[in-house]
Amino acid sequence: MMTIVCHGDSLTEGSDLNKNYTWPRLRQSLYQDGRAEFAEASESLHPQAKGLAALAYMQGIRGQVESARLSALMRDLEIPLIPVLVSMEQAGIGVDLNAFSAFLDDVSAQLDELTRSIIAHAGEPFNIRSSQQLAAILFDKLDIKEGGKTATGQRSTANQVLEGIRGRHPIVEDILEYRMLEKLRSTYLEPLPKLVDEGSRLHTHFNQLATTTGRLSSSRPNLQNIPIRGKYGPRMRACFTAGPGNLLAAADYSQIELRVLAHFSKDPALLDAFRNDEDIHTRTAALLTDKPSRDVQPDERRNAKTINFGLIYGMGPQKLARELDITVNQAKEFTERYFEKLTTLKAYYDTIVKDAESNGFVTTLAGRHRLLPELHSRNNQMASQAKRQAVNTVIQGSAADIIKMAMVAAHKDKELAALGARVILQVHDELIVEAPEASISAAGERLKAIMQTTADLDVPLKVDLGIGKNWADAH
DNA sequence: CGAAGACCT
DNA sequence: CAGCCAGGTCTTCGA
Repeated sequence: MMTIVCHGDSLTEGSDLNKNYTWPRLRQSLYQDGRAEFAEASESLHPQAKGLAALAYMQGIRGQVESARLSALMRDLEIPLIPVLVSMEQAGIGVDLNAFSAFLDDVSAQLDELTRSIIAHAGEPFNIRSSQQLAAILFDKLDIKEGGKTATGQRSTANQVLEGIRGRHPIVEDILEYRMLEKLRSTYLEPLPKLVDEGSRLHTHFNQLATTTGRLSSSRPNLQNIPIRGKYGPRMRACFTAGPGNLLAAADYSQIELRVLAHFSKDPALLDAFRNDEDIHTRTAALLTDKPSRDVQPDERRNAKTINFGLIYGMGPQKLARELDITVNQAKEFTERYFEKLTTLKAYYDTIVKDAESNGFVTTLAGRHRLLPELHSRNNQMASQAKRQAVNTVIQGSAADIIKMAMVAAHKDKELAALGARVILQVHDELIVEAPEASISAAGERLKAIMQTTADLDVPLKVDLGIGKNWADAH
């Protein structure tokens, strides 16, 4: 079920470790992320055996693990997580095939109509899915002024560009609509129903070794990128259901990354906001504008949200300027003002980078490491990117640690088991649990309690809970 | 197989 | 003067 890929190198069944993956490279990988040792173990075995096999495999390389000081992370988090993932993969999530089918019919009909309309506007048939052909139609034939270039210098036809030239020609609107519907058809509506089992359930593969930060990834099919926004997001999510007699509960960590940031940085403003359960974006806006929270305007809150979100990624003034539609200089002032108000936060950022530079790696809450050799690059752009990665990895990776701890705790929880509940999906800051109708409420509340108490931070962890027959209703 | 694009947190 | 924020998966095109 689970193909393990380690930093791009596939470990195939029966492969000789020394042949396909040299020891220095493995040690490096272990040291970096502490998750490589069950790669070999998981691969060739039935999923049920994955956990045990990983442990057995562990024995052979314990020395390496301990020398990397990663045994606790492995022993207490990653290895216990394996049977949890196996259970989630085997459980799968219910799919409403009739809803899928009706949805596909609607989308196909609209795509046919849009294709006719677009070809008519263009005056000649062409492949709408080809960005090259589309650019030729838009920018040469129809003489619309181009809106931007791709990384390789081509004239971009990306959504963001098309949004900007929306009013100039009716074809643009049709193409945006076409793109959205074509994505739904080709990625979700057509492939997914082919993958369901006899019980109409869909089983993903949770990959424990795919990311550099410690997050999981999901593939074949990816159930971590099911549409939720846009005109058809809710309808898409409503196609994912609980089994007969069951309901779903969705438990979302609220602002977990900013809470992690508050915990590590000890910034008084952030700590205070979360301890008083205030709206963090409104609070930031109030700080920036020197107003009481109740006087913050919607656009001021939106700007604060962008900056709060952006600082998890180490957003620069250019990007901020574009996001907020202000000049770069204004953005610089905005950022400066932000860090003047949150001086402890600024100091913490500097500390992460300084420690990373001297250690060569950053460390997350659970003791996961990420090596960042590019921090010492003479290339400024590379070094800057590594700095952003350092900050982001500590935050994103620690949030990943926390939800993994919650998953392990939930899996062994007697109360959830007694309620007939099982966790079936994880989407980075969200867990989906399925249980019989009569016990779903208790199961949701129990899961919520586990998620809120599994890690002890300097700020409370907040979890939003929703219950419903399908994934849309559970939000 | 890389580029472009679109979906997610 | 340009510089465009972190982590993923999947589909399609075109060489």
